[in-house]
Amino acid sequence: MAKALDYPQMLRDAALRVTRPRVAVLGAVHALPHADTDSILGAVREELPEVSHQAVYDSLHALTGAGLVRRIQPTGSVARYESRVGDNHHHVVCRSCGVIADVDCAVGEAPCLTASDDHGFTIDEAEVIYWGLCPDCSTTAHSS
Amino acid sequence: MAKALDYPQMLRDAALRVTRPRVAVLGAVHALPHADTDSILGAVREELPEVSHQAVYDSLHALTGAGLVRRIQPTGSVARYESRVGDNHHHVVCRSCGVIADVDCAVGEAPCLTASDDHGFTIDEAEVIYWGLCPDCSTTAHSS
DNA sequence: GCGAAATCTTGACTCATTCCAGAAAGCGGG
DNA sequence: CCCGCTTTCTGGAATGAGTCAAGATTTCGC
Repeated sequence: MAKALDYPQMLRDAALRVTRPRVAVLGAVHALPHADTDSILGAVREELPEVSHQAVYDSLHALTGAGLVRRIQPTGSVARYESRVGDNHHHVVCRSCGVIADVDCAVGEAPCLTASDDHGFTIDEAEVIYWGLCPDCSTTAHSS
Repeated sequence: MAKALDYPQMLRDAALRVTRPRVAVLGAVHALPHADTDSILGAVREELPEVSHQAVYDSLHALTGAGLVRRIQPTGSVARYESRVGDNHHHVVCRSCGVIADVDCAVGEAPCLTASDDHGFTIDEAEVIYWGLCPDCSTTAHSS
């Protein structure tokens, strides 16, 4: 967290054009971990009131394709994006309120990357989602 | 596969009413592993041409709630259902064609259920999705 | 067979995401 | 610094999975 992130440079390094919307989207994803598209759109519009939702969707796709952000979408949820990429971490999702938290890989490296029987598939990534209740919801117990 | 599945009885055991649509839906999910809602709807209509999509959605929800079928939804895909439940297995999804295959849990029991740091969450299930290319797609290599 | 309660039919509706066409902006060359 | 080509953005309509609601049916216990 010590170094200030240079979003424009990150875009350049990824061979993407540096546009205002993209810089704002990249910043929003870094500022709002696990935010859904709508939240990102709102955050982006705080500095660029004129952006169209289409620009955000497009930027998100471009950034995802370039590996600058990661797209996650737990069952029953809309698409969410996060900025932690390439560090093999997973997520815990609360069944009740839907919050998402990061979890570093249980075994350290990339253990889950080894399936018992890969059926001939060429596996390049293992995605793990833990389901349960967050502290708040498990305390509140049965919220009506 | 030796024993004929008694769908009506399965419904009864789950404390669900036995209705024609539900039996058909349950049968369809067993017959078409990893099928999306639309495929299931089509399969169900082969024996019950009159069913509404609403009935299928409702049945699917009821069956999911009762634990008779499991709902899975890889990022970027529509909801899919499968009949293998309670045996802690995971999935491999082809990035190219989207096919899904079952994989038994790599470590045997429920290893992935242990996150390194659960952030206070009460975890009750770990869902693992392996991403890669299926045999066909990895052979075809770069399909335009 | 009867009646209460859950389930199904029909059809409208929401909402995330995508598609399109034209306008605007970014980038490399002069 | 300006030009032109190409990519990206704007604005708005379209798509499609999934949900909501009201009334007609069906299931199940008796």
